[in-house]
Amino acid sequence: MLHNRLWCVRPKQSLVPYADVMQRVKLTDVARAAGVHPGTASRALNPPTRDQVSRETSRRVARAAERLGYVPNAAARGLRTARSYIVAMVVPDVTNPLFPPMVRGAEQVLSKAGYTLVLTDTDNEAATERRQIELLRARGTDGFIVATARWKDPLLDEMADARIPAVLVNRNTSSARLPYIGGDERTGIALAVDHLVRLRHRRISYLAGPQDTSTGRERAAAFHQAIRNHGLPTYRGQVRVCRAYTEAGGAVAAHTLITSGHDCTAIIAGNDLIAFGVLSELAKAGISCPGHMSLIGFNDLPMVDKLTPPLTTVRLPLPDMGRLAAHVLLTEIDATAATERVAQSLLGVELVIRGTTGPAVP
Amino acid sequence: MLHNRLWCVRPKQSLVPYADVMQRVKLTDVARAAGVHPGTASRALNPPTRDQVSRETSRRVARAAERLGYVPNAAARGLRTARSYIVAMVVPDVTNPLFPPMVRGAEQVLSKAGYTLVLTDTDNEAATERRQIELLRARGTDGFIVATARWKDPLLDEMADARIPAVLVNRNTSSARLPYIGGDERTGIALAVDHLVRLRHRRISYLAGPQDTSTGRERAAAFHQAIRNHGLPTYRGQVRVCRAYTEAGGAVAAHTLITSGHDCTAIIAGNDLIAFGVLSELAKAGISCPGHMSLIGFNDLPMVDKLTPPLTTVRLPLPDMGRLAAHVLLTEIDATAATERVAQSLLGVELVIRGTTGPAVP
DNA sequence: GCGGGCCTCACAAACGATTGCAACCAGCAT
DNA sequence: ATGCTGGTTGCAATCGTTTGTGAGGCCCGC
Repeated sequence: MLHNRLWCVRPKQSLVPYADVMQRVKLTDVARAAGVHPGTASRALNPPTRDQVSRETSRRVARAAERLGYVPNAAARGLRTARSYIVAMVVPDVTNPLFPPMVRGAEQVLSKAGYTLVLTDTDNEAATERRQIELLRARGTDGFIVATARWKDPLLDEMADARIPAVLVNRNTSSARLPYIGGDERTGIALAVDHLVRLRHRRISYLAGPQDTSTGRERAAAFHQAIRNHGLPTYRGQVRVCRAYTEAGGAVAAHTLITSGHDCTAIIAGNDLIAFGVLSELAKAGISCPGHMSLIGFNDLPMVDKLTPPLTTVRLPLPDMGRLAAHVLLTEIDATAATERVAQSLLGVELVIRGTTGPAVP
Repeated sequence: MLHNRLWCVRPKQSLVPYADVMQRVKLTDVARAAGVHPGTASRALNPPTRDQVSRETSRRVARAAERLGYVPNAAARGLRTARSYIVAMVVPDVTNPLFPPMVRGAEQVLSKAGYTLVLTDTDNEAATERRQIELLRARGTDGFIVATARWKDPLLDEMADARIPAVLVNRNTSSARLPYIGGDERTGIALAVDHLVRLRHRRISYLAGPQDTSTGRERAAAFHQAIRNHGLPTYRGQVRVCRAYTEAGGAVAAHTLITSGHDCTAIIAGNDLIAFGVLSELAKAGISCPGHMSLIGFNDLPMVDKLTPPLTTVRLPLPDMGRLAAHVLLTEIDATAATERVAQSLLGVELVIRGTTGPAVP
């Protein structure tokens, strides 16, 4: 690690000794201040048991707690209740701008519910993912929001077997044994195709994401269906699968598409990163966009509106997805065996029409 | 550093069924299986106390623990030791692409050390920040990595007073009572000015970030110094302070700069978002970039290389900053009163020359 | 042969909250 | 007046781990 230490200074001495600060006010202190027994104070402070104490006592305890700045000790409570009030969110890569909005949404509702969100980055590796989840499980994590699902994912099946509270977000698995929150991808693709058809495009190609993710499969299937619905022509090489959801992956697929005597007038990309690859290859090949080729992405990453031309793309309600995933997880955590469960929720998407789509050239 | 195995998992099954988890094997079980007292088992399992028991016993206990799939209860341990092995990272907005790389870097070293990282988003509000930190502190969080520091920040002073382990990253405070990890911003600005000078620019304006952050102040000061060092002209309105580190903030500052009879040939922006605002205002005013105006940003956000023209900007070593912050925090957590401390570490930056800078027009 | 000093290990007291149980009190019906 | 009921509150056990203290065995030197 390169770092030039320009100057080193000792921090100033602080006056308050560590021990004094460490000594936090505990339930006993509150109880003493309110003139009641700790047990009573506990009941007064916890909503579910609050009605077991008189309104008067409850108010007195609450006031004492407030005045003393009482904060319950999470470890002690967790020890007694076997609950950690921690949930973990598992993402393949925090650096991918797709995930932060979901994280943010989830964190909002979780922290409001008294839970703490821990974030783990699996670096896109199944092994890391397994290790992290086992670690967090050992820590007593109450539940998981998983954004790393693969289409065939043994780890998630194990979690379902083990009855570990978990919800999937953005990516689903084939087994569908865990609740799933996602965008309505079929509609998203349909909107994209509709828009192109309205612009008089008829030969439309699709650059799919990897087929080991639900998004890759679902969007590709939706594309096929939309093409059929519109009675558009199908042709050899119309759909190509990219190696990864990356610019590079999109670039090689776009390259083969362009060089293989294509005669399509529009391309839909499996996501925005793939679309970036397409744009660079189009530029290399001297094909103007949207003049000679229209392009639609998926996800509406931040800043794709700042490209020239700005990217037309499908927007997912990412914060809502995160929020809903958190809600579902919370009900999952509190679930009794009798609880009815929602298996899947698809949230509405939106086509953001910008500069990469234009009328088909005849 | 974590000495215990928090993460022992059953050898055969990868994930323990929920029912089994509920009645998890505890230290008592291990002790009974090994024919020793729980206290002894505890000592045998924890490296720091391992040498208080005979090698033979230690081996027997370890084997029993392995066989039974013993996983220590984090809550119980935390209750007794007042350590949670959790550290929190506080960011103003996860959605801002500046932070995820730091988070990622920090998480790498923390998880390697047996710590769990929890992320909190303060939504850029001081009140939220305080609430979150107090909450997490109550949870027993061992330390904080704070990326939300303001130039005057009473909360951070209180934390320093309270001797709560914490390190600042990216933004510093005036009091400098906590260790700080950042980029070498002065050099960054100097590199930017050098580059413009080499392109024969002499009248260079600076659009500063808000002066209630260290980055806003530091970069502005560095700009003044660089201008002086090169003997460049100073003039009225050369430096303008933006309302916020946002595109909108940059736009209004750029607008007043442009309309106020400027005659500079280059602009340095306090960060990339401000630079975006400048670009849009330049376009509006019909001033070509880099033809008639050169522009340099700061931070090298992802995708600024995809703009047309791609943005010349200063790159901070964000993952390294996160990693180093985590390291420093860990030593801070384990610090005894006698430990010598590094107060500040500035990491090397880099000027990424792209398309928004060109030779000055005479 | 005995006392003193290891090396091991067992015992039990914490840590701070929750919760089943029992006691208490007031009010009311008998 | 007595007994019962229902609403409040106190008591004490409990969660699973760590750790200070002391007991017992062993070896060694005198």
